[in-house]
Amino acid sequence: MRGRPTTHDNDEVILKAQEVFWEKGYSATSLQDLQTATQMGSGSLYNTFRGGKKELFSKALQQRREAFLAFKKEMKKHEAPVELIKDFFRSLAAADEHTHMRGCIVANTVTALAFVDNDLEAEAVNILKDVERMFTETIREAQRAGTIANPADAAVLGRYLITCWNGLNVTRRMHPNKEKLKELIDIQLSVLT
Amino acid sequence: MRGRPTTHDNDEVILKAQEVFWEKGYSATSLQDLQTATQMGSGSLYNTFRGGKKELFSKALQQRREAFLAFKKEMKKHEAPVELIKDFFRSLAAADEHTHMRGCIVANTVTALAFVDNDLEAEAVNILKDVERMFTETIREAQRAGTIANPADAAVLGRYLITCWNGLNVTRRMHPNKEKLKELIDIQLSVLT
DNA sequence: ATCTTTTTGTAATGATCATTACAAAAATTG
DNA sequence: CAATTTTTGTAATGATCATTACAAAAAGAT
Repeated sequence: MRGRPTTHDNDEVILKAQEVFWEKGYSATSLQDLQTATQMGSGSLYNTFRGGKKELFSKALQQRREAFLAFKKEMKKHEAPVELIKDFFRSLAAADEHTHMRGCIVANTVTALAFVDNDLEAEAVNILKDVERMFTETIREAQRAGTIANPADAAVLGRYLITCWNGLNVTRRMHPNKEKLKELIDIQLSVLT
Repeated sequence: MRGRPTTHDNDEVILKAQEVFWEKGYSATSLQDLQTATQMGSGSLYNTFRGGKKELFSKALQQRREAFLAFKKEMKKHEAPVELIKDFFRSLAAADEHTHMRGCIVANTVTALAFVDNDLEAEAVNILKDVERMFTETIREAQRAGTIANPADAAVLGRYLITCWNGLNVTRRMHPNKEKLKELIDIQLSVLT
């Protein structure tokens, strides 16, 4: 290796930064917050992430994108992917309060940055569109297989599902309550039957 | 009247501030932004709103609450309130791009301020709960009248509707497109039939 | 006409903002 | 071991942040 060895793992730093961004959002997170969370001084921070705060946020967002890609890959192995999606929604109800309150960092970003930072907002929109596409394709396949009775256009049902997700991420903050969320999700998923 | 006359109308100032807050959110909006939007100097601004930025934001939020109360009052006169609610959702699809992109200032606030300002987040949650309550009561009445076939608990269907609203306010930013949104909303409303 | 009251405009306030400068530290290479 | 390279820690940087201080302005009240 060449030069002084690094004391921080890049991915861990991104995850620590992601935590703060997830809770406080891009605008309300200061570089001080990030230094505290990552235990990194501004010297290292800017040496590692030349783009500063914005690059770090982008990396935190892309980390979520990769987490989603991993989930998608895992799903493709499964024989009944629609069931995995339904389980994903249903398991959301069981999350703890803090998880409910922070919602989805991608949806948070779409909501907060449209008139603040176009690039980051567009990145977030693209991730949600990826998820929507996965919903759509999975539904289309399930319709062929007869697992889903609803004959509506798969693209519309996919859009419906991503909208369920987006809605849940607000409503779960109004009602961080397992029973209420369970009933709600069951009604949402009843559209697919 | 006593003292120097005021040159700014309070409600107009709140509406101007609301515009900025709606687009940029609480954290990303500076007092400079507010002064520019309201054409008010910091002297007047702090003389009128002792609580500063936070009080102004709260007033902007409460303005939306009053707009909702006015809608609710108007709705009670109507003979088929459920149809008004459905029309409200359907008409959302026809909005212009800017309206889509800014979403709902109340939902925006719930999303952005949970870990930044508890008071303001709680205010926003209360407004959304008011709307949910109106949905629930209207549905309960429609179920009695037989206008709504779905026999599910009205409280769950009301929660479902506010979640549709919350979801639409993210999805409309992904797809600010009349046709796509129309199809989506029709699917969402199909649950009520 | 003077006094009182309130609003307004401007200029400061100190804090915090994101970012940069730079030298010391710590490793590899020659 | 000296030279090179990269990371780190600290101290600045200048900008912008929300808020306050205060005097001039503009009205009614006495």
